[in-house]
Parts: sequence; C-alpha cells; structure tokens
Amino acid sequence: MTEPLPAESRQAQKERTRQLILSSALELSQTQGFAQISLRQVSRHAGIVPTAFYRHFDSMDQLGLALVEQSFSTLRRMIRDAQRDPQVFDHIIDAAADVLVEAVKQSKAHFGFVSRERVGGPDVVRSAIRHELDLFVSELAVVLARLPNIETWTTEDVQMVSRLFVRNMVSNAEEIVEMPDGRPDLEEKIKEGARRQMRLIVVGFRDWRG
Amino acid sequence: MTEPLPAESRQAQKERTRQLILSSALELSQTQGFAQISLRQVSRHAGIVPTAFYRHFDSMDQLGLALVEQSFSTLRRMIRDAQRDPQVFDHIIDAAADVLVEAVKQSKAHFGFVSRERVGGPDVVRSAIRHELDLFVSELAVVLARLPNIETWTTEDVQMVSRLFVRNMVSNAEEIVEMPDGRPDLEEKIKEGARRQMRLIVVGFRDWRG
DNA sequence: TGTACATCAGTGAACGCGCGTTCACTGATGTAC
DNA sequence: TGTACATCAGTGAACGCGCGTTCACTGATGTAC
Repeated sequence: MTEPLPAESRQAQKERTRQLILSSALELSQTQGFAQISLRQVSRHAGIVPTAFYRHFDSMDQLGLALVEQSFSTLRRMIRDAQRDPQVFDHIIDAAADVLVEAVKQSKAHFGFVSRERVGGPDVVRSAIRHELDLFVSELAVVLARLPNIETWTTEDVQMVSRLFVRNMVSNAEEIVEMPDGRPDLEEKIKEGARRQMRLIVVGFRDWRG
Repeated sequence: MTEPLPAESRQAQKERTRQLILSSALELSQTQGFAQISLRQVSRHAGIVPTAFYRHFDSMDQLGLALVEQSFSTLRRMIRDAQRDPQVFDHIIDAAADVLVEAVKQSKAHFGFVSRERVGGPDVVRSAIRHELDLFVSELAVVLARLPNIETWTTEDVQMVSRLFVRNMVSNAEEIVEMPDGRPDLEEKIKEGARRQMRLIVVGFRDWRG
C-alpha cells in the first residue's frame, strides 16, 4: 500500500481560496454593487481572516480587475461556442437571440457584474470594462464581416453595426439579469424583443445604405 | 425711508441650503457615484455641519430620491421644449439628435446622475429611476403617436419604438456625459451616430412591418 | 412702534462601529541531504 | 526512508480613521400684543 498523496498541494489550496474570494465578491456585488462591498465583508464571506486577503490580492481594486477578466472570458467563450453552431450562420438573428438569453441565464453573475460595474464601479474597474467592451466590438466586427450579405460592406459600416449589436447585447443582458427566476413568459418576451431589435438594425442598415 | 426688508426670509434661506445640499451631492456623485458618498462629505461640501443635514433630508436615500426627481424634471422640460420647435415635427430625426446633444450638454450633471445611478445607485434610487424611465417611455409614445406616418401604427408598435428610442437616448446620453469638454469633433460624431441609429430604428421598423 | 416669547436652522461634543492596514505569529506543506 | 530547515497561507491583536446618529445648545428670524 502506497502512502496517499496529500489531498491538496499548497498551490491548489491557495488557488481554491482565491476562487472562493472571487466568487464571494461576485455574489456580494450582486445585491450591493462592487464599490459598496468591503475587504472585510468579502473575507468574512470567503471564510478567511481579513489579513489573509492580502495573500491573494493587493487591494479591492485588483480583485475587481480580476472579476472583469473572469467575466469577459465567459463572454468570449459564449461567442466562440456560438460560431461553431451552423445554425448561427444561416439564421443569425434568431440564433443570436437564443444564444444571448441562454448564455446570460447561465452566467447571470458575470453579465450582471459587467453591466452594473460598467457605470457604477470604481474608476479602475469601470475603465477596464470599457476597454474590454471596445475590444469586443472589434472582435465581433471581424466575425460579422465574414457573414453573407455583409461581406461587401465597408469596414466602417460593419464596425457601426457591431457597436449597435454590442450595445443592444448589454441592454438585453441587463434585462435578463434583472428578470426574476422562473418566468419563462418574460424570458420569451425579452428574446422576441432582442430578435426584433437586431432585425431592425440589420434591415434598417441595409435599406438605408441601399 | 422705510426699513430695508431682511435680505432673506428664514424659509428662503432654508431653501437655499437645501439646494446647496442637492448640488453638492450631484457634484460629488459625478466622480465617485452617489452610493459611495457620505452624509458627512455632502455636508462638508455644502458648508454645513453634519447634523444640519437632517433639517433637510431624513437620510442619504431621501436625498437620492430628491435628485432623481430633479433630474427627471430636467428631462421632461427638454421634451416639452423640443415639441414646441416646429422643426422637430418636420425633421424629427435630425432635430432629435441635435436636441439630445444640446440638452445633455447643458444638464450633464443630471443626465450623468440618471445613467450612473440607474444601475449603480442604492436600491431605492435605482428603482425610482427605473420607474421614471418606464413612465417616460409611455409619455414619449404619446408624442410619437401623433407624428405623420406613425399615426397608423398599433399602440404596441409605437410603445416598442418609444422603448428603443429611450434606450438609445440613455446610451447616447452616457456617451455625451463622458465626452471630454471642448471636443466638438467627438460631439459631431456622437450626434451623427445618434441620427443613424434613430434612422435605423424608424426605417427598419417601417420596412419590417410592411 | 416696542417688548416678550416662540420657532427652528444650524452648532459642536460625544458615542459606538466597521473599516483598511500593520505586525509578529503559527503550523502545515515542501525541499535538501 | 528519515531528519532538519525553509516556505508561506492563514491567524489574531492592535491601530487610527471616517462614518451615521444622539443630544442639548444658540441665536437670529418670526409672531402676538
């Protein structure tokens, strides 16, 4: 019989605590907003002593930036998955509405964090989110540029549509996050609204250019 | 020679202090967000002792609600003025973009307050703003319903366009508020963007319905 | 007009509390031999 | 494998600070006669 390995290496345990701090902060932010929560509240919720917090983050600002990173990696995964779905290519608008609603429902906390702290967060967090959203608009523009019909548009026009889509996405994400649980009727309404708005943007854009 | 009247009645002096508290809170909110500022900070900035604050407001929450009221009365005045302008009726979209940019520039503080605290503010402030925005969508729908071409639309469709307009207005107001001063180039860009978006909504809606 | 009293916006001391941050520490995990 | 030492995640006491709120007060403005 061999000696059982230690249940967790020091490094793994540290990472576990780090994630505990992150998820505690994310949860507490949901009700009060990140700027309103204290280092001590987060530590208490994570089950550590306030001084232990400093083993993982220099300050609450740094913790906030880590949450921004985490949230946007969620967002990017969603887009990557959506691109693999062949349905998206053919019925982009209907699919996009479905994907948005599902993704936001699954990652309510992260989407909520972004839409809340984009305007309400501490300075550093706010500007980090704005920067990420700008990047995201450009990334989405690249994806959109490859779609049929859009191939022929100018780069500037595609960028503009991308900006409108992202803005709409943010607005709709806000609505979904605030949606009380277990109201499939509301969900369908938001989805339908998102579809209409995207159609509006695409149709309006085509006609106005033509 | 008659006795000169007292420079200010007790009531007038009280009102002056109240306005001083309101404007102090509005100014301090701009950099840190309303939820982050303290009763003592506001009092200090207004030049009164913290205890005197209570002669005017029961709590910071009540002060927040007073700021919501003030901000929306600014917003409503803007719409009322815009309706009087005959140009608006004829060239609604171009005029609306101009009016929006000008109004927001003149009342940056109030528009900033609404867009910031709509998501980042304390609970009571947030829900008050949401309620006011919902009211505002309905009010704008009534105005829109009277316009040529739109007269024939269903109530539901007009409500939907109104919602999109307000959402857009909020987004654009956010951008203008964040715009650094003395950059007329940026201003023109935002105005042009607002025009395009509104055209998009109107054209897209008409075509999609037709 | 003058006097005596009431009102009440603003004062200033005091309170208990949660905060961020410091510091020297403990004891389990990891490493060298 | 066993021993001796190093590392370092988490501890717990202590600090000074700004906070919201209480209280009894002051003194100018307002009112009754």
